[in-house]
Amino acid sequence: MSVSEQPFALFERIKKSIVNDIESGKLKQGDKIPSETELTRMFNTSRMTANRALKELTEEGRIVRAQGVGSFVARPKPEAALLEIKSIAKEIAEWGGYHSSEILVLREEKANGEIAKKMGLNSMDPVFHSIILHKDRDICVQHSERFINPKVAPDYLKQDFNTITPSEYLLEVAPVQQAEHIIEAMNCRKEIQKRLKIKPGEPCLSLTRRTWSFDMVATYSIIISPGSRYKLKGKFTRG
Amino acid sequence: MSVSEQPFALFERIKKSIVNDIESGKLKQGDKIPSETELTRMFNTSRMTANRALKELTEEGRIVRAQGVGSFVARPKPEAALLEIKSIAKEIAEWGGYHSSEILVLREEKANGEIAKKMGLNSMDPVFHSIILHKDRDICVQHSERFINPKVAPDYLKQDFNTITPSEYLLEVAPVQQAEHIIEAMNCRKEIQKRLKIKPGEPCLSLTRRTWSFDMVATYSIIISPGSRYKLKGKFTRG
DNA sequence: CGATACTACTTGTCTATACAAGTATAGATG
DNA sequence: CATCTATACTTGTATAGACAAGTAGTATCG
Repeated sequence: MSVSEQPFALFERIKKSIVNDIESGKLKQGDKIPSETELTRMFNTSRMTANRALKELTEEGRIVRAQGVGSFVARPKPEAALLEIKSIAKEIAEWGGYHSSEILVLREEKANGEIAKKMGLNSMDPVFHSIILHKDRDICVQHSERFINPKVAPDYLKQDFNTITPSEYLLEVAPVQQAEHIIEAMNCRKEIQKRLKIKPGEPCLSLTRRTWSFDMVATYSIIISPGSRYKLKGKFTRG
Repeated sequence: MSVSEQPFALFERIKKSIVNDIESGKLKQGDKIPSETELTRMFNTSRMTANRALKELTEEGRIVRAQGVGSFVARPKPEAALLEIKSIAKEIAEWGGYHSSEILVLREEKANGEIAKKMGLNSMDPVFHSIILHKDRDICVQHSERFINPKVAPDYLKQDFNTITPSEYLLEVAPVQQAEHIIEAMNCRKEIQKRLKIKPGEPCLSLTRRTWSFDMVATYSIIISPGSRYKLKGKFTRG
């Protein structure tokens, strides 16, 4: 018999068999896949098991199914070429493979009309503001600045950022519902140039993250030292 | 009876009921969820249906399950704060909300020792090389440069890039298995400065994408005009 | 010829049951 | 007291059957 004796569940073996046929070229894009009842006969199993195999392949984006018609090999959509950036802040914190130490530079509650307006607040309302410098072996590599809506995290300034990072704290008190990232190349402010020891004119990478939580906005902006590339690695979901 | 008469499948109603309990605070992080057999009684259904509801909630990251123990409300992991960048090339092509026109600047087959080595080729082997300029209303906003391993796409240079974009063509002939993105702020080469009409010293954003397909490498590098921010929008998967 | 009805086939959902495998706890045993 | 054991409970997988709903093609009727 060709049915191998692998130590896998049956539905896994059915999945693997179909994926093999796709990757070896036996089944091409748009080709019809054996129906559940056919698989039932081929693998001497029940329809529910064949159904599970095909359902999971659908979730993985390898096949598409149509009630009353059949199952077909999916075309590799551009959407399938999807990169997952897991926790950008974490990736940056682990820049260079080292856990960098942090220095709290500033922690204040202050009214700032322009920022407040961007957060949907009254221009006289105070906003929490923090700046943290990230060091990697005595060299400052990042400058992260946060503007927090006090309504999102009223106790933000009271936290001890030696025991909990701002990211972790904010994630705990305010579930992020939506986010927007802006990546930008820029010549940064003199104040930051000084802190990061950047020569004037050297291009910096800026990453701004705006998050929404219950209609409230927080912004998180990182300046990364020039020369330090920001590398994102990702596997594709269709792995 | 409290069981509502929504026009949904039963397993969907079970899922919704549990999600409601989590979001209303009735069930908190770490709390135990009714077991499959309990749900069987609560919803007057079979265990397979309850199992499907819990299985899908596990896939969605709302609960965690342990054989022999039970099912529990998952803690919102930082990993859940996951941004999906769909088809970076497409996002960039739609920069500013306009579909930009493309101009083919260069298309050649040439040996380039350094590049070839990075692709795992012999330094004398030829490499395909193409440069495309992206215009948006008469202003050049992007400069994209590709180095393609001829083994990946032997007919790459023969394509008519007016009818199919390089990205689309390559996706068709070579399924991408893994990718790496490097984002960098830089002062670009004079040759590119000229094409994009950038003043010397203006910081540019460079995005390099290396993809692997069957052990073979392709690189794709974009230079984006300064001032044009590269905005990524994404919804969180747990939304 | 054109419209309709029927049939065969597909996927989607659901039931009732079964056994395997992992865990926790109470109780018996040393 | 410590340790082993039986048991009850959990999830994971699998089976055999059922009906619903959607599709495509065929046969039939006007």
